[in-house]
Amino acid sequence: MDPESAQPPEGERVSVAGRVMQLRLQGKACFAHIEDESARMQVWFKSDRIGDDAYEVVRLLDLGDIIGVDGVVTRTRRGEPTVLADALTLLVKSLRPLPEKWHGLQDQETRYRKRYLDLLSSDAQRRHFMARSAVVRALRSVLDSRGFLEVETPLLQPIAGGGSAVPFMTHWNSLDIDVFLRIAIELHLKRLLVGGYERVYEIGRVFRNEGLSPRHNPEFTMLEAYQAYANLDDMRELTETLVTTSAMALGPAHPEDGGSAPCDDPLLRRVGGTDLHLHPPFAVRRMVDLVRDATGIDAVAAWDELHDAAHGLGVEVAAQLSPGAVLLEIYEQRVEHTIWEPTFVVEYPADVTPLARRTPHDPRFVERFELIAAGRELANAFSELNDPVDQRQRFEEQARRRAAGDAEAPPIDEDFLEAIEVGMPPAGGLGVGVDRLLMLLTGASNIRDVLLFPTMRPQRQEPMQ
RNA sequence: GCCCCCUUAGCUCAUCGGUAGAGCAGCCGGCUUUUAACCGGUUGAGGGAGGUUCGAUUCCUCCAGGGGGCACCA
Repeated sequence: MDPESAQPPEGERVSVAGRVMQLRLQGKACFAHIEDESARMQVWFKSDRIGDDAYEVVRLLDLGDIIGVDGVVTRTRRGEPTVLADALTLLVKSLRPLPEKWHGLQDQETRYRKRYLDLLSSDAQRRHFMARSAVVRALRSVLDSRGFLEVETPLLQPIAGGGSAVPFMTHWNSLDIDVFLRIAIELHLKRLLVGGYERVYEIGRVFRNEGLSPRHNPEFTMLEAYQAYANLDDMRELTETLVTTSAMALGPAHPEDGGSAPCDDPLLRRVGGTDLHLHPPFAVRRMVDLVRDATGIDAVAAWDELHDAAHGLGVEVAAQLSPGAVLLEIYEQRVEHTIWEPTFVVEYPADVTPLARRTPHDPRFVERFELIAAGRELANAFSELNDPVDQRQRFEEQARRRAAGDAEAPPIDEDFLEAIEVGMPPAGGLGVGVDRLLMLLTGASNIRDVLLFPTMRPQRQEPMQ
């Protein structure tokens, strides 16, 4: 049923198909509402019109059956456009009952595990996931229009690098070796920069062997984009455009999401009932300034006393942490969650960012920003490190942490080092957690509400009744 | 991994230390303009395993799944 043809003029012969959502059998006549992706339509079976044999089939219809109906458009006494049936085709029989027709499917677990039931019983849910698709399309359109090349790179990798996380491991039987599911896209996209592509991106799944939480799914969708010769200002502008274009693609927030007032501005989102303004330009703040404002600690001056400073704030940090890691810890515990309106936090400690260029004025910091909004990280970007000597040293530092028992520290990726030894142009790189972006834009508090099929613990297999 | 909460029929909800109740769906019957159609009848249940008790769905313990929070991250 096409929306335009959903209400054709009376008397017209039509052929419609859809799932039976309501049945009102009343002796020798029967009304039903059938539904497809676009619309709901009433059909009307009369035994004297359709014939006794066909009407016997009507009697046997169940909610959930998918039927085709040939008939003429008419209007009922109440004026509802209705297809008065001349013929019925049972396209498929539903063997299982539909969720309760009035309340719909309420049980959250069933909604996650059996999304098809959630979707078929809820118009709103179908629209919700179409919105996700629209946002991903918007991200692609921004990048495509700027000449970025969309590429696909390996998910199965001998070394899972490009981030700090425990990878999923699997086994390649014919070679009898263990391989890992990627935890980031980064290192392959940079190899493509070496290869001469100047703007590349990938939107794809990455996998991290971590626990489940309302904000974590073991597999999630990451956007990574790399632009040769771009600096951090370029990446900030790109990030802003990606976020605002996504919001526009989504359309205005719904009034029932809370907030100050109903509003048709798609850049005004609502998160947990509070307004969030996504109007560019977003604020830019240095991490050390944010930490100084919040705690009085001047991290640059007190670099070697940061452990004591953290202790004085009641921020617990492991004794072996580097000063930069302590600064990051203070920032994350005291500042990050307090940032509501979108803010680019710039200049991260070098020792927690092994793949970024150091700032020219202070080698303890790197050219990196994270976009924070509603207290959460939305995007992460840096000027990519293209000095192979520095890169090797940083990998070696990671490897030492790994040897010391840090399962999230990646091993040295010699193949990647060899690539950038050929020469990688200076470049800006950006990563966006697409599911998190969706959560922010739609106000979802659980990541499972933006994933069609969220990862669930397996249930014991129950026999079919 | 830790803490708190939840789990009653296919679905949506009640009740309760003493034979577990309803609506929808299902089944049987009636009804040729219904709209959560209606009317009559009817099938079906307390996540699993232990314990306390004369008696447990209810109280306790453990297990499983889910929700929320913490931790980690995106």
